[in-house]
Amino acid sequence: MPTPEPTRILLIDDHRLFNDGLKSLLDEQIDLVVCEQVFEASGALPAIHRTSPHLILLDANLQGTNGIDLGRKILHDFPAVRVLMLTMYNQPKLVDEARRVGLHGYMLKDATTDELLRGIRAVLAGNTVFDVSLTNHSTKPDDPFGDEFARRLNLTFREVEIIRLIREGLSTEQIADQLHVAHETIKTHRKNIYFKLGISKVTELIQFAIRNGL
Amino acid sequence: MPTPEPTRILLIDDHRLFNDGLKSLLDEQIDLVVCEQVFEASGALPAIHRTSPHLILLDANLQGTNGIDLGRKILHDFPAVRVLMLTMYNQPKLVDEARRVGLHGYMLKDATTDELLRGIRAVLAGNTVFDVSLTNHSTKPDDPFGDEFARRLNLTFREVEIIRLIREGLSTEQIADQLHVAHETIKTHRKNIYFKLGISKVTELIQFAIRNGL
DNA sequence: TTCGCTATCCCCCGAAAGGGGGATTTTTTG
DNA sequence: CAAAAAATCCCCCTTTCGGGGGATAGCGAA
Repeated sequence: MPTPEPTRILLIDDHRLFNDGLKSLLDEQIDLVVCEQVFEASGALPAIHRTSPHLILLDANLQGTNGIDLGRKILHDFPAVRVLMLTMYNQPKLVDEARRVGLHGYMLKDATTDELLRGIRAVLAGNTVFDVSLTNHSTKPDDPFGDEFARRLNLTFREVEIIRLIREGLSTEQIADQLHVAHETIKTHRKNIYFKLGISKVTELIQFAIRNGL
Repeated sequence: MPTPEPTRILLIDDHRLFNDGLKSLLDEQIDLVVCEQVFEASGALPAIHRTSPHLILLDANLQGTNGIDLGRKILHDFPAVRVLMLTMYNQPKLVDEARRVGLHGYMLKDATTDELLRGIRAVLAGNTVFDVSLTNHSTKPDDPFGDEFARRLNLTFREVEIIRLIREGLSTEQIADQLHVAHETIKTHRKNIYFKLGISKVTELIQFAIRNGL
């Protein structure tokens, strides 16, 4: 009886600690696995050539480039490899893009280890894993504040609502228009939001909102 | 000669993978360390009672509660323990809160392992570590713009440079200052950038920059 | 019922952004 | 070399931000 071939997995993530943690998890939890690691985007393609992995776990936020572009390149050059994208942030836009370029899955890094293992096994088995809980994660009506950070930073519902609109690129005037209130009201909300977040510019607000998946 | 006492460190983080990765790092890199882990906020205080750690590495985003509140409680109950807060997010507000409740440090999780180790050693040595680099985080001039979108959109090197600075939250004036040119020059660049990207507001620029990993 | 929080609205002011014209000087490149 | 591209600078103007004062009504908890 021939020795069964080990499953080869390549981790691409410049967050070294996460990368290491993930490797130990896979080494422990998956039978017959060979786990390679790459800590910068530039090393990805050479590493794939060298190890010809079955599965690639790809971080979405890489320095110098981003997971989507790299993922597309990988799939173009190595159509047989399966690619599961991992990220800290819950961004519907990113999920869509990942789907669009043909990646095989998208999971949040703060999923439980069980969820991660299930997802990894599923993608290895040929399925795609786009966790549905991603989209209705922060838009479900039973959780009006979306996420904990809202409560932690004492943001009110109205304020979160306005943060979302500012993030969409709307001006104070446009927001006032859309919510049918005076623009002075929105100005007040803005001031309060900035105070609570400890910021002073739209640019900072956008960054905050995007990083928190708003 | 008596056996020297090992350094006891407690990790509190419900992001299991990060927690594990951090543990392996510490086990490898710090001499005579005993590393305990807790994966949920509720287990924190019992674990401290049990292990009486010298240092606690505390995640800022815990389910059910948050790092600030838990940190305050820990310091109240165990005044001798040192607490270093770790988080994914660079939020001035959080840093201030951490300082205010008396935590001994605040670092970003995506710091390099070296930075983390330095910070951990410093806090163990009795210093406080509130990384000043938090603000000027990604202002390194060394990485060239090897990005496709730049070429795709016919962005010049200077323009990409300025996009990065705008994304960092700098104003036209500040950018002009930093690059040693007139602010009118930066205004012109802004106009050209907006034209090339087909946008008309900073908010859109930030979104573009973040999505493209700038 | 009083206190605190939320949401609403108002005024003033200076600074910055956005948009429209220009122009000149380097640098690159065919 | 000559043309094209990139980078620099200047004037005009209106709108929007950001920050500083306020105020009022509603509502729920202490």
